[in-house]
Amino acid sequence: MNQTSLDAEQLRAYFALTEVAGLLKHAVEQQLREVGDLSFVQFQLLARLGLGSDTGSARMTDLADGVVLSRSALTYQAGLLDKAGLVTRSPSEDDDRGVTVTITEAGRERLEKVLPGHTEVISHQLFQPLSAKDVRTLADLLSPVRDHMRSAPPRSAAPRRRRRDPE
Amino acid sequence: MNQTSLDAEQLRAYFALTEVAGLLKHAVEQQLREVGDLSFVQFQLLARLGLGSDTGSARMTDLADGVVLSRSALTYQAGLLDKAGLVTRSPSEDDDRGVTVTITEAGRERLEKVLPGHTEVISHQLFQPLSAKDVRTLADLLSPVRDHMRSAPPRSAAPRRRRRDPE
DNA sequence: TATTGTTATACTCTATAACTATA
DNA sequence: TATAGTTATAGAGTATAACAATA
Repeated sequence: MNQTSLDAEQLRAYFALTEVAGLLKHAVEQQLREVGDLSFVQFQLLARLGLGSDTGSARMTDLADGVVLSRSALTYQAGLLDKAGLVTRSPSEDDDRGVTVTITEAGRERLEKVLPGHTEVISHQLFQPLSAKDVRTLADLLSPVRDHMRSAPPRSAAPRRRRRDPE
Repeated sequence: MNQTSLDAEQLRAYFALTEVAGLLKHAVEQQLREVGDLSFVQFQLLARLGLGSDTGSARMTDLADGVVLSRSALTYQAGLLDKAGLVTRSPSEDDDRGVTVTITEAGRERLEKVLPGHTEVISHQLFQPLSAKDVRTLADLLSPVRDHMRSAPPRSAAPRRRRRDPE
C-alpha cells in the first residue's frame, strides 16, 4: 500500500478537496469576521460548545484536540473568547488540573447571530452544486476518512515533552 | 434555495470536510517542513509551476488566483522561493507590467525530494479508507463544487479597488 | 513521574493601503 | 483610468519550551 505516486483520480480528488476547503474557509472567515467579529477557530470553538455539547462546556484538552490546535494556541483563543465574554473558564469538577470552558449567554447570542449567514455561505458555496443524495454520499465518504485520520494522528497534537534531545 | 439552517446530513458533510481538510493540512505541512523545508503554500506554488505547467512558468496574478492568496502575500512567498533559489522572476514577455515566475532546476529537485513523502502522507491519511471507486466518486463530487466556488467567488481574491462603496 | 494548562517568546504568514510602472 | 506587482506596516495566530500545580 506504499504507493510512490498518486494516480490521476487521486490527484483529482486531492486537489479538489484542497481547493474546496481553502475557498470555503476563505468565504466563511469573511462572513464570520464581518457579521460576528469571529475567526474561524473561534467560531469552531463556540459551535463545539454551543451546538456540539449538551452542557455547553468542554475541557481545554478536548477542545484542543477537536479543533486540532496546540494547547498554547487554544489557551490564547480561549483567552480571547473569555475576554470578549463569550465563554467562561473554571476549574474542572473532578480534576483540579483541568479547566472547563463554558459558553455564556452572550456566546450563544453571538453564535445565533452568525449562524444564519454562516449557513447561507455553506449552502451557497458548498452545497449548491450538490443534490441531497450527493451530500449524503460526501458525508459517507469523508466520515470514515476523518475517523481514520483521528486514530492515526500524524503526530500533531501528540508529543509534548521529548526525552532529552539536547540541541 | 436560501436555507436558514443546514440539515443533519449537510452538517455531517460540512464537518467531515472541514476536519479532514484540517487534519490533512497538518500532516502534509509537517512532512513538507521536515523533508523539504517548505510550507504548504510554497509547495503548492512549486507544484503548480513544476507539475501543473508545461513551461515551468506562470504569472504572478495567475499564481495568486490559483493558490487563493492576496497579491502581496504571493509577492512575499515568491520572494522566499526566489531567495532560496527555487524560482526565478523575470519581466513577462508580452506585458511589461507582468512578472513571470519560473521554477529552477533546484526547485524541481526540491519538488522531487518532497514528493514521495508527500504522496505517502496523502495515500495513508486520505486514501487509505477509500476504494478506487470511492476516490473517483469523491473527485466527481468535489470538482463541480470547486468550479462553482471559483466562478462565484466570495469576493476574496476578486476586487482590488472598490468602486465606491462608502459602506 | 505524568498530565493539565498557562506564559513568554519568537516567528511565519497575511491583508490593507500606498506607491511605481506599464497598458 | 485600470491593471500588475512591490513595499511598508501592522496584526493575527501558531508552536516550542519552560513553568506551576495537581494526579
